[in-house]
Amino acid sequence: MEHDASAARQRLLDAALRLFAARGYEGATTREICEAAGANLSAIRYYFGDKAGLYRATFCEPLGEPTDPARLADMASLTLRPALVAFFREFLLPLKHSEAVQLVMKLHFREMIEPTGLWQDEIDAEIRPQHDWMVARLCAELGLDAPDADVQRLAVAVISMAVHYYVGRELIDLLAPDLLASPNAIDLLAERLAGYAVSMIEGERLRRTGEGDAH
Amino acid sequence: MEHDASAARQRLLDAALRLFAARGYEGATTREICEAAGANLSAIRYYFGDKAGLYRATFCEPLGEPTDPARLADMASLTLRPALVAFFREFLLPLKHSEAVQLVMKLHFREMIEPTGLWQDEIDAEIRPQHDWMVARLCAELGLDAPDADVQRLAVAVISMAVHYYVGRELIDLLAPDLLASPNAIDLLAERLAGYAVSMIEGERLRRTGEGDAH
DNA sequence: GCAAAATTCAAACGTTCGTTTGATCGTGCA
DNA sequence: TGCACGATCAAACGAACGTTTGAATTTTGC
Repeated sequence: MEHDASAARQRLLDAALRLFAARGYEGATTREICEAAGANLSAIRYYFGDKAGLYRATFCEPLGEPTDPARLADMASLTLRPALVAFFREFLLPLKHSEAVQLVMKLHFREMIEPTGLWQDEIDAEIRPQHDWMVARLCAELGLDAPDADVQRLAVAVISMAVHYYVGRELIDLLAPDLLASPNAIDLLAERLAGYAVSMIEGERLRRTGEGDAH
Repeated sequence: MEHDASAARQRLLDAALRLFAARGYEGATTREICEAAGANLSAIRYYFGDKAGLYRATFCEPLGEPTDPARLADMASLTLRPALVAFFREFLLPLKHSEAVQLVMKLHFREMIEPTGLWQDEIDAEIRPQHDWMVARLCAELGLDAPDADVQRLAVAVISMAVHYYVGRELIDLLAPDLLASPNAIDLLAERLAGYAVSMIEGERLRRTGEGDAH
């Protein structure tokens, strides 16, 4: 039966995403998921083999593209501020999307604290390229041939400002609920983060030249 | 029997801290904890009532002082950069301490993603005071009577740089292992983060005056 | 040295979990 | 109509979990 693409399968994926994100892999029970999906217990075995298969599908399926590497390449041709605005827009984009994508992101950050094995793939496919891009860009901006510890610190600091809006989303909604209230607010946030990054980079450039003089 | 303060109780706390941090509250089993502690299953009931009681003790006990509020008050008398250096030093201090404190911090950040109820207390006792202090300091620095969204964004950005070294510690050890390698490295990190923050604040001041001119 | 309390122990209890089973229903095709 | 297959269903299985029990063992106070 493929004419309907099996509605139950999709309902299972939706319910599983919601519950895995809310309670974690261990915390979400198969009975709970099936009940939320209006499906029978055996449906998990039928469509996904077992709970782990359902989790894997939930984790991987809703993600269309793994942060198109071309996007990062495109940013290379921009000057610093527009490149950073584009970077942060790209990074924060899922926050504007449907609830489902936010839940997938939450699943991904869950992997940071409780790795199920998919975390390593995530690092290789998404995080390291982004980090490397940022490091390379900072080296170019600061006129360095190779990254040193200060560049690494700066890269981590710049990216961490954006990461925080995923990891600490609930906290931010509590402390400053306006910051992610609308797509416009998220665009503005990307602009501000880019501004912060520009300031940090400029400050680092000054620190380096000043230090060069001092020594 | 209080002369020994019961070695088994302490061994349980140590093992529980390690396992709760590694596998989460649900993931760590009482049998596993007792085996690691060299204690009998019933020891949990005997000393802590049940698993939740053990978790609560593990969560709260190793923390001596809840970020002494006096420390925050002290920073008020400092100029911007020294105040920020002091803030980040205070914030990153646990990273220099023993492994146990790091594990407690990991437990605390676990609460962010998987709240067990202690998370709300954590917000009230630790996080909100720090956030409010930072917002107030930024308002003073920017000459504002009341915080607006831009100040909130800036405060979140400044604090997030430091938070990231807890939440994403494993990732940082992978991408840039030097940054947390020694107590000296952590002191240097606090200085650099303070420098970043100063740059961001200065940039924000310029943006605000420029924006005021433009309108 | 002895009774009482503190602590430890092996064994089992009841529950919940993920999984499996075998039957049943509905639809498409000969 | 009858068969085959996709899909669903109620019911149960075995394992692992947190918890409880009641007795054994060790330590304390006198």
